Amino acid sequence: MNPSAIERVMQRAEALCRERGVRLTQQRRTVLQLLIASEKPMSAYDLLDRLRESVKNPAPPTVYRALDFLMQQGLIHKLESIHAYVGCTHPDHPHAGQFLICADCGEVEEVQDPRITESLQAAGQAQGFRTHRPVVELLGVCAHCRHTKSETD
Amino acid sequence: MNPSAIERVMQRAEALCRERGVRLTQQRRTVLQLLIASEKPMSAYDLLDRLRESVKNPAPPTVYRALDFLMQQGLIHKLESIHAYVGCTHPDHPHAGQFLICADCGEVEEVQDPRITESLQAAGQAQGFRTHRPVVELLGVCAHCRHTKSETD
DNA sequence: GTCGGTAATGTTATAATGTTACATTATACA
DNA sequence: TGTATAATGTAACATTATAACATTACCGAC
Repeated sequence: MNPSAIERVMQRAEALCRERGVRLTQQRRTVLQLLIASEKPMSAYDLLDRLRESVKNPAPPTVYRALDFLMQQGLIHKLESIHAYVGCTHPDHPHAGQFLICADCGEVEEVQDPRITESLQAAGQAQGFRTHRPVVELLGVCAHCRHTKSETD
Repeated sequence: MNPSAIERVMQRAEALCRERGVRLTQQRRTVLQLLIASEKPMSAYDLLDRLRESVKNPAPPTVYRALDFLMQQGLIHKLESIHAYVGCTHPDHPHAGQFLICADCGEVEEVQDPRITESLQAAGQAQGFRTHRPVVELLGVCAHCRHTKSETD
């Protein structure tokens, strides 16, 4: 993501936290910015390494606490299947993302397909199940990688 | 699952492996049976503990190898969001399950909703994405737990 | 402004999950 | 029986995540 786009997302996050009366502290801001700026998802320990640049001696709880906060605020998402985190680019309304995760290049596309959302909801309701958090992650190969490596279909 | 149902699933697994020319060895069988018999998903280390009953000194690779094999054969599924595994009760045709995971009682319901499958497929295709493994896990509260604890809606 | 409560962070240790690498044993089958 | 391959044994280690408790920062009441 280009610098101005990063800046825009960060300012949106600032505004959202202000509205909600929660504190986007320096550490939380740093973690968020690292995730927003990253082309690819980052693991907690990737983030921990990068935090060393700005924090004196960060320990795992530091980053996990920031991640928990950011997830609660809907500013990032966790990718369960690869133990990594991505920034959310449209955090205005709370939502559970649906993710296309490329095993080849590692990039992740977040989509929000109403048909998926509705079918999940219907399936849960049919069982009397109350969903708190849907996890939808498609592991595969993205269009770009399929073409560059001439994978047929 | 009751003993005769377990036995039926085990025999189906035996038959499938025979047809495919792969070996359902004693360890693999034991791991599969533990998962089939369990009401709830089990972690790799849960299984490791239970393996001590029948194997002399099992180490992590023992159980992870068995799990890998069983997943390849479609006899079990991994639940990414809770780091646990469940037996598949209808392994005849290969399929990626969709799971309703109760955070309260820990039980898991596997469903196979064509609408979900189709909508995921469509979403992937729209992006030119080739899905190898869809992960669909709904974390929430099952009907039974909602009622016993009188959670409204 | 300071007191006192809550939120946030620091720090150390450890738990839980998963893998690598290489040695050994079992199985299939020519 | 000999040989190739599959499966297992074994030790060490890598990665991901949490617990527990001490300390510091913030914020509103007074």
